[in-house]
Amino acid sequence: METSKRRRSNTRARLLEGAVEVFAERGFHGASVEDICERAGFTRGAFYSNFASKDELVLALFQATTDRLLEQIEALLPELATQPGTLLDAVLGLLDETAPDERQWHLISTEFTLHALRDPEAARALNQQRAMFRDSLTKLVEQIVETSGLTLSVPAERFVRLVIALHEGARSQSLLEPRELPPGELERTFLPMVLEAVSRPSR
Amino acid sequence: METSKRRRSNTRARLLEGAVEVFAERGFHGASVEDICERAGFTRGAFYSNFASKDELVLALFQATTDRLLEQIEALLPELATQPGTLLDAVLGLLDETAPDERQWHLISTEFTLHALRDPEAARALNQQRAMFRDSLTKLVEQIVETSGLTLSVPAERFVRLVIALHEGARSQSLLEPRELPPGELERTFLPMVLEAVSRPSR
DNA sequence: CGAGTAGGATACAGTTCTGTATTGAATACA
DNA sequence: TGTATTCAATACAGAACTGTATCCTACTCG
Repeated sequence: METSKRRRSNTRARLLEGAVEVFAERGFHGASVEDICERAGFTRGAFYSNFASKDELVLALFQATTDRLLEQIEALLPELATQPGTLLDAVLGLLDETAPDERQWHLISTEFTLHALRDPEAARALNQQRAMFRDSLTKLVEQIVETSGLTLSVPAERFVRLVIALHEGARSQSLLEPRELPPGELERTFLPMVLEAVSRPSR
Repeated sequence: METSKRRRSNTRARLLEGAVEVFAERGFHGASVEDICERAGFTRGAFYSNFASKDELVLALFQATTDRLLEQIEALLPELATQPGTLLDAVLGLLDETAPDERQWHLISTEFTLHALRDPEAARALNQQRAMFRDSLTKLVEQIVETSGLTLSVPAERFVRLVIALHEGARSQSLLEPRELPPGELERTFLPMVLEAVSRPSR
């Protein structure tokens, strides 16, 4: 009875992994249930025994991703906050380390964003995740700024939104034209200027 | 014989319009040929008499959009370059005026970007379009900068890439959470700082 | 005004996908 | 050891979609 639960959750996990790959290759709509099962080494029997529909799998996948992301952040935050590096290293480090496979992550998350822009339900879920992520980053920024005896002339949250927007826009460009724009270049070129402009020594 | 050509190109146009709407609503993959025809007020007969497949329509749609974009830019550039406003007003003005329906444009162009990230052929087409757009913006920036007797400490092209990346990233956030982040706020908050940081009076 | 043609509608065949119902095999448990 | 249960495979029915072939209608042009 114990192995059976483990078995079940194992096939769920494999199906989710397979779904990530296939979604990245063909998109949510373009990926058939059969594609996903084949990739995971099962037939549709396994799928429908674990999920009611592809939509439900998408939801489960998003939830699993969110959970994993939260874990990662909680593991990373303490060391990033206390380590010697600069604020930007910490922030960009968190952004990068939570997205190990840049390309696949970008594809999946863009796909889900698009989905959310069409479906209010998905939008709520996504916005919650993004808010959580942003809050973590904001806390990190506030902490480091304070530690280094500075004050920001804009809310830390706005600064974090800027970093995220720039990071996502730049990543899109880098993935489309890796030769023209190496990953991280825009961020490393311009963010220091912004940071310089918004931070003053706190009196 | 003249009306027949006009008729043909008219139904093509209506099919393309319909496709834009349906693609925005359901995505490239999610939109069936029938959906598109229905939206345009035709049946599939009309479709296959004008396009060989949905892929070909996507291509034609992209091409038509590119052409229209080019026209718009050529119409807008002269006045933006000579008008009194600031550099940022001009740049952001061009970005906005070429995308009248923010939401629909964002959906379609994200959809096509995603498509390009998976298909090298589409990537080439998209990169050409983006390069053309970027070049126009770069020229505009260089011209205005020079007119106002300034010099940039980074290549204008890099600055334009920054603006585009930020604009796209910010738009995504604004569309997801219109209440939290009004459109244009990030750009108006941070771009002036960057511009201040990279521009010096030219000796 | 009448034959020819072009554009679009309709009918049809083939494929792919989804979801359910049934079956088979492995494990749990008495 | 035998029975029950659970999970995944297989078989099947139905829906949706695509693409082609044919038909109909409205112009065109002699």
